[in-house]
Amino acid sequence: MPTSSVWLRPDRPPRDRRLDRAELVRRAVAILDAEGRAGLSMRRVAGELGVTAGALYWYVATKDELLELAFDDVLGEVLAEIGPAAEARRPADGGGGEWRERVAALASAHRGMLLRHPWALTDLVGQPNLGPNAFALAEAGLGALSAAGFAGADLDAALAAVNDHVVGAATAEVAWRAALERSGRWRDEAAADYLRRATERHPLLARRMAADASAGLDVDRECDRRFAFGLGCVLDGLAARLTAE
Amino acid sequence: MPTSSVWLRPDRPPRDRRLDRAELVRRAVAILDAEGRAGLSMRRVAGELGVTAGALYWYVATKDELLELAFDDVLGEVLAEIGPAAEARRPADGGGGEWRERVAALASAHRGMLLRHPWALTDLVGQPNLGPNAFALAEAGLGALSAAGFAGADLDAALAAVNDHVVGAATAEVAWRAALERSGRWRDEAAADYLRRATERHPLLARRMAADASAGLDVDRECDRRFAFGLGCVLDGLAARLTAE
DNA sequence: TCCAAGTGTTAAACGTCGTTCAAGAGTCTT
DNA sequence: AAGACTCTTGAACGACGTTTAACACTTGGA
Repeated sequence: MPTSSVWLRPDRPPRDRRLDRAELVRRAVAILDAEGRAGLSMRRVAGELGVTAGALYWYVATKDELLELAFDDVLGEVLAEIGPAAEARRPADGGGGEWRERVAALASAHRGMLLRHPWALTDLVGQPNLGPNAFALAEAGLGALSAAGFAGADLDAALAAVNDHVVGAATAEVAWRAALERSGRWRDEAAADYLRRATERHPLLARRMAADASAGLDVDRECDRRFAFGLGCVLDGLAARLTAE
Repeated sequence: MPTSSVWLRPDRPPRDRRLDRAELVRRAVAILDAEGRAGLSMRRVAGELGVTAGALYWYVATKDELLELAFDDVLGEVLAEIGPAAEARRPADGGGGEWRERVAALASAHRGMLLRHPWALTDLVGQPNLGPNAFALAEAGLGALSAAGFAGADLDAALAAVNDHVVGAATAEVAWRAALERSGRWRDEAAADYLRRATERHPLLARRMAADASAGLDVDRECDRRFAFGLGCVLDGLAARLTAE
């Protein structure tokens, strides 16, 4: 059974239940948001649902399956944000130059979700994602980019380029925030030494860090700016490839 | 002590040791490469080193610290691959149009390392990375892009754009390979049903998947192609921003 | 109406994990 | 020779994912 998948074993109609998969997943997402991956245990989820850990295995074969369901669940948030808007916007413009905004909106919704649920980034790497929302999200991306004029293998590559930037930028942002928080806790003299030595060896890095510090860095703003900058680069590159054909 | 960091507690000169940090880290990387993050346990590492689990805590305060060291260790591979070449190339061309190749070489080395050590992607998200090799790698990236003509806040953003693409593309590649392997094990009729239903709802996705299947998809080739495509987009975008200033 | 089948849940247990700690063996300094 | 320091051991702790026998409860058919 572990070789199969959650997606092939639908939640059967209930009879005498106190739970169902959706409730399980909701609780798991809440815990993951609040305390990260390390905070999630079967016993904890079960406890919050007023049930023993063993009972969860009636609904889910494995903790990994629960994580898979949780991941697909938050992917659904992106669809919920972008789906209706995309429907509404499509008829307005028959595929002209609006594709940039459409793709940017999708990328931005995707990014927002990843920042709300940073644990999802780990899931992205860890295990394959074959849930229904993953498919739907891919379809939405393909729709936006094929309306732009991409087709064939370039369509895949164009979607990958946009998604890769979203995922990479979210990863970097989460990691950066964690690094800032940690290095903020370094009040040691050893820490000062370590950082001084590091910046001595790396003048460019030192200059950038000094500039950030003296400008009173606003992390949120800077992350937004970098995301927009990179996305702009990708979209420019895509546009160039469109007209070159 | 857990609030401090490995980087602030250097490996002290030995006296009566059977181990040192470097050996610990080497073993950990080997296990991670062979069996992934799930295969790494303190007892396992200790066992392979002919030692009890408790002994490891003389060298390392925590399993997370060991992972941090392992991550910085593989970051070093990128430097080893790119470092000498970058030195050799820098004097040859005083900052002209060669920056694209220099940045591309760095990105490609970075990508190669992440694909050799997929567990490093999880580390990237999980915990802050403040090791010496991370600093050195950032410096190398800043060097390549400041030679290209970027400065100030745009320098940060340009480096982020390139790195984000590398990390995002590697994440997608690892996830895609895992998904292919898993769905390849689906030989069920339920699985066929699930996939049929999914593709019925998503015509664009279905078309792409059919095209891949009929063309006898070469995954390695396709991943390389997508990476180059996306990197080309990013570099084009960067070039456009350079001349626009 | 009662019974068998099937559906949820519990409580206890298994093995593994990260981590701690008293105890000890070995080495260095004085 | 003695005391201090450096490592390693072995046992233990609590938490974890997962399994299993037992037990209630609901259901559908006889």
